[in-house]
Amino acid sequence: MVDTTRAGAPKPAAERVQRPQARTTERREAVLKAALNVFGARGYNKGALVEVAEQAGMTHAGVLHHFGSKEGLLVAMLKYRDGEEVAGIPERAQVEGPAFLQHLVDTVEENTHRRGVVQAYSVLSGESVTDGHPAHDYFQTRTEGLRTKIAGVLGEVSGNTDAQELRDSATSLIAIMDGLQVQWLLDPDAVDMPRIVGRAMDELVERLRAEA
Amino acid sequence: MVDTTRAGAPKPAAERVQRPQARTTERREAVLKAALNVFGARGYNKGALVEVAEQAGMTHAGVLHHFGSKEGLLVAMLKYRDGEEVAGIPERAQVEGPAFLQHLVDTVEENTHRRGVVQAYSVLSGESVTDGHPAHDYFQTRTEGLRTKIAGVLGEVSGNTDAQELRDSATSLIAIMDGLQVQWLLDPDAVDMPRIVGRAMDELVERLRAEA
DNA sequence: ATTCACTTACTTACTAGTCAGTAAGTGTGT
DNA sequence: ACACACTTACTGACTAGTAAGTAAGTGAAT
Repeated sequence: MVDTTRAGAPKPAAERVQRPQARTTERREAVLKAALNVFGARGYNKGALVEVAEQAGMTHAGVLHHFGSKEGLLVAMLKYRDGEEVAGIPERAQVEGPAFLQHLVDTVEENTHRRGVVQAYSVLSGESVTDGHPAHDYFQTRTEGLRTKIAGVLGEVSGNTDAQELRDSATSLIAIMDGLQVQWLLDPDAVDMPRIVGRAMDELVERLRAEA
Repeated sequence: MVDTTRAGAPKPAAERVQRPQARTTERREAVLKAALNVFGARGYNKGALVEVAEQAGMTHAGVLHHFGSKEGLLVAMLKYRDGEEVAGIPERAQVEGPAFLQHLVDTVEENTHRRGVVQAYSVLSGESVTDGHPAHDYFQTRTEGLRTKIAGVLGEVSGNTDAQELRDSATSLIAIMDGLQVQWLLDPDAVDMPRIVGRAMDELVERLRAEA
C-alpha cells in the first residue's frame, strides 16, 4: 500500500505528466465525498461505483479515471477522511497530552451529529476483518497507532508507568468507543455515547492514578 | 424464542405437509455450518450461495430449496448459532446471577480458539448497520436483550439499584467485548481479550458496589 | 498539438433466483 | 405385500440483473 504520492494527489490514470487541471481537485473531492456516502451507507462490497459516480455528477468510468479501481477509491477515501479529521482541529495543531483525551470525548459528542461518518467507520472496520479486504492494513495500522498514542497520554496524565497496563487501558478505551458506535447505530435512543465514554475515561484515569 | 421444534424445522419450500426425510436435518445443518464459514469469512454481501452449497456438498439450488432465499439462510444461520451457543451450556441450564458474568468471561476465553465464529459475528454485526440489512433486527434485538440481562445481573451482584447506571454499565461491557473482537481479529497478538474483559468487569462491579 | 477529463459503448465475470425434471422416500388403501 | 398418489430433496440449465473494468473517442484547456 500506500504511497498515493503526495497525499491524495492525482496520478492513477496511467502515469501523469502534466499538471492536473484547475477543477480537477474539487471534482476528485466530490467523488471522495460521494464515496464516503455510498460506502458508508452500503459498505464497500455492496456499494456501487455507479452510485458514487452519480452523486459526484459523472459516470462510473469517470471515477475509474481518477482512482484507477474501486479499491483505489476506497483507500483514497480512507486517507481523505483522516486528513479531514486532522484539518478539523483548530489551526491544525496536533493535540497532545491531556487535551487529547478531551479531544476524544469531543469527537464522540460530534459523532452523534454525524451518523454517516460513524456508519462508514463501523461498516468498513467490520468488513475489514474479512479475508483479503483492501482496508485491512489501514485499520490495523490506524488502531495500533491510536493505541500507542492513547497509552502514552494515559501515562502522562496518570503518572502510571506500567506499560502493559497502559496499553490494555488504551485498547479497552478504543474498544468501548468502537463498540458503542455499533450499538448506537442499531438503536440511537438506547445509547448515550458521550456520557458512557466520558465515564469510562474518568474511571480509567482514576484507576491508573491509584495504581501508579 | 426458539422453537427449534425438531431442531431447525424445514418449511421454506412452500408450506410443508409431510414429515421431512431422515437425513434432512443433518443436511440442513451442514448447510448452516457452511454458511457460518462462508459468511464469516466473506461477509453476507460478498459471500456466495454457490460456495456455501459447495461446502455442504450440493448445488446452490439445493440450498435455496431448503432456505428459500439467501436472506432466509442468513436468518436461519443466526438462529442456529444462538441455539448452538445455548446448547453448549452444560445440561442446557440457563445461567443466572453471578454465574452469568463468569460465563461471559469464559465465552471470551473460548472465543480466542474459535476465530471463525468471532469473525462471523464481527463482520455481520458491522454489516448489519447498513441500510435495510437483513440481520439488522436480529442484532438490534439481541443487543437489547443482552443489555437488559447484564444490567439485571450487575444489579444483583452489586446491590446497586440505579437503573440508568446499570444499563450504561451493561452497554459499556458489551461495547468492550464487541470492540475487542475487531481489534483482536486485526491483530491477535496485540490484544489479550480475556484479560481485558475480566479486568473491565471487575472494575465495573467494584464501582457499582461502591456507589450502591 | 497534445494532454487531461471525461463519456459512450462494451466486455467479462458473477450471482440470486426460477423452473422443469428425476430419484428416492412416505403414507394409505387394499 | 404391494401398488398408487403424492412429497421431498435435490440437479442442471437458464435467466435476468448487476457490477467492475476497458477501449476508443470527444471537447476544452494549455
